[in-house]
Amino acid sequence: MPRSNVLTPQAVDFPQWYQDVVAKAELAEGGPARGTMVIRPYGYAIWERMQGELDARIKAAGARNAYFPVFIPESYFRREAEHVEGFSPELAVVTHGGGKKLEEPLVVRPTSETIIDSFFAKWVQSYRDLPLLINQWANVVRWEMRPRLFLRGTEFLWQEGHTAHATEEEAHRYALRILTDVYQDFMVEVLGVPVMTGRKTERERFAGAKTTWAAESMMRDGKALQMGTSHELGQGFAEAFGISFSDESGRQSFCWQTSWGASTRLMGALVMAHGDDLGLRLPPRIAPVQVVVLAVRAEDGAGEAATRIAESLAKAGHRVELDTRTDLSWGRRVVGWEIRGVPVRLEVGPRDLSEGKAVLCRRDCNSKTPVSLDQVEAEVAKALEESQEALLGEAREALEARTAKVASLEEAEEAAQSGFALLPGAALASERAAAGQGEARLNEAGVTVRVLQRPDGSLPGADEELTSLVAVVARSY
RNA sequence: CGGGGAGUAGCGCAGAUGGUAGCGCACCUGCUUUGGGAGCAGGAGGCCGCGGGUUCAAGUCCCGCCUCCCCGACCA
Repeated sequence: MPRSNVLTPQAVDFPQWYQDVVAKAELAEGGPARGTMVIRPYGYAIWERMQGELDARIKAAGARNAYFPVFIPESYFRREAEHVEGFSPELAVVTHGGGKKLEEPLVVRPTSETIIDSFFAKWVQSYRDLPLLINQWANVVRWEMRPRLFLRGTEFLWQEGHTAHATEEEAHRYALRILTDVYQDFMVEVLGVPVMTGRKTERERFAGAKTTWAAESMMRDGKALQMGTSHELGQGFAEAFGISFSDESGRQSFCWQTSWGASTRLMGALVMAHGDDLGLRLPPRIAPVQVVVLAVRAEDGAGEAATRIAESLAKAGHRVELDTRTDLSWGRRVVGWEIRGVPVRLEVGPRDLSEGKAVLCRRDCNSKTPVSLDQVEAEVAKALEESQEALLGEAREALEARTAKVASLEEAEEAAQSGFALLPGAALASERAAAGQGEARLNEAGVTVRVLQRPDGSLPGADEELTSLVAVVARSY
């Protein structure tokens, strides 16, 4: 029997491949209203693992979870000029409730700076109340005209952190701590997705922020995806909402703030950073099912052996699923697990059992190796560890191979057709003298500056001049 | 909002000049299979987007409406 293609190959049509995987792996499907999404159990299980890993890191960074309302009085939005200007095109506004027209329309939160800050103003009185570090897990609504499952939708799930600090320096350090210790660490260590961190340009900055920091990754088609952002808000919101405190000497000052978020878009990144023509490839640390044990058939002791193996692996601490659906065809079962990206598959059948073996299949490299039954536990543990590393390594190699150093806008445009371009800030700034002109030209070509970094790839200072930095240029999702 | 399409079974589609609504996948039942999306046989499933009109007769022709999708300016 030949392996049949259930998915559109990536090389044929990458966006179609993505849609196929999301559908066939039963991650999500579209809701009845445009831009809405139903996250199916398997997709949600992955999201729950992301939440758990991120939440632990957020708490390690000192923030605590809370919850604020989904409805925000419209007037709150108007208090910060740049914020309202940036968000008004994508707001959903409730004008009626209980059958009556509302006195004041309510905005369905697109982000929660305004509502949270109005409470920060009450909670913060003294320097002793600082820093105030809050996170919330919530859904947000931003009207979208061109939705794509997980990547861009009218409603999506995320976590948004909001903090208030006594000094600019402290807020700066915290924003970067979140970027590296929470986001980057999670993305690299758990998702196995290498990221390029850096500062956003003025043009790409969050509406109302002083500086926006971001982690960008490369998908398998060479396009960039913003995985998470961390903003230094300065004192703009604090002034608008009156978040002030008296310091040790009794002087009143406005707080310095940060906000940061990562969303269900990470699901899309996970799919597109690792997936191949056979479907998803999940790194073991994020996989809801790490090992699936398949009984080839129910008879000849295979069913019992599979059950026994599954139990021992579960006892060893792995997330295991036992598949004894011998009424289904073999190919269907295998392909189903493959599409779902389960890292390790153990095939238990009479043929191998008679030799005291089972077949261990790794999804990352699609290898098949017979292993002795008494070695199964050790071999599975080893395979999971290696698979995690291999996926990260493969993604790193792809990122490096498709990242080109360029010297001009033309070269950057060219290189961005297949990957990332590293363009000296000087080349970007010098273009037609006026600042931002070079970036505008890139944008016209469908290419954007993803982040600014130092030449060695490290994070630049908040005010470090463009001319001394390097722009990571790419097409993006 | 400008340009281009499409609404028929859960999904994907076909239905020349009007005449009993079909195909593939999926689903149900049975038998045979079972180490890479199995085979055979049988079966269930429809307000043909909505409203009007023409006609003996409309998925098909005419008018109106609605919705969705694709391509161009912002965003996690």
